[in-house]
Amino acid sequence: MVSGAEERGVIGPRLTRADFAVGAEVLALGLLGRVLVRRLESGEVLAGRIVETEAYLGVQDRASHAYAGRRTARNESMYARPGTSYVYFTYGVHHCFNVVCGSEGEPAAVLVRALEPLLGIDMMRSLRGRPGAELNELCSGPGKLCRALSIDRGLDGVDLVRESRLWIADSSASREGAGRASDQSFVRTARIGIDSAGPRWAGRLLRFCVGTSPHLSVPIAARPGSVPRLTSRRRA
DNA sequence: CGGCCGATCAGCT
DNA sequence: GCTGATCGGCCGA
Repeated sequence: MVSGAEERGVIGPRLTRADFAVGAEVLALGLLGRVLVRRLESGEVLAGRIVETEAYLGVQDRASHAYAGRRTARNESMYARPGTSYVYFTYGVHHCFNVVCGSEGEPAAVLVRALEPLLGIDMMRSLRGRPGAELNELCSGPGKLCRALSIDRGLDGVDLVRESRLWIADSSASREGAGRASDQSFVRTARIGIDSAGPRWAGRLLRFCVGTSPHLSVPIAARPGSVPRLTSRRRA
């Protein structure tokens, strides 16, 4: 269990509707440094600082579940108000958490891909089923962070502006100037795992990371293509 | 109704 | 780095 004082030291004011009513690229950058907060049924609070996101732009984005206006029971939340959660199940095992943004009816969203664990770390390890997990590996991926925070389809479609079980807050530490995205070096890369969307969309730099974070799903330096290809350099 | 496959992860080579 | 796990969603017959 986490004390109220401990929570106040980490979790600032909750984001409002207006914070989410922006384009996916703006929100993907804007979420870096904020805190994803989960309150379990027991009352225990889990929280992590968002260090990696991806923007999914809308019906024109081949990599989006809403490409070409696809709208089914699975992705219905993408068409809801900005600030709605979109949680989907994939690979038969994993859940992924997104924040719907833009304007209602336009299915833009931001995938949260990695967190720096802040509160409830032992509970996160327990929920992951890895009591000895290193801090850096605890929430370093979209499926991992959902498992660590006990996020599943039961939290699909909830309103993050009002919901008591799940929301996004400013970092209170950040107000002291220690964690805002604008104070961080951030990095844009291609999105992860969407090669089948074709080179036009797979190549766009729609993944946003706090460049200095050790909690990323894929280290910046290890991204294929993020480093110039030595073999194809001309003009030596 | 059958078959393919994914906005992933962990464990092994 | 490669690959199996595991199953709901989606599309074509």
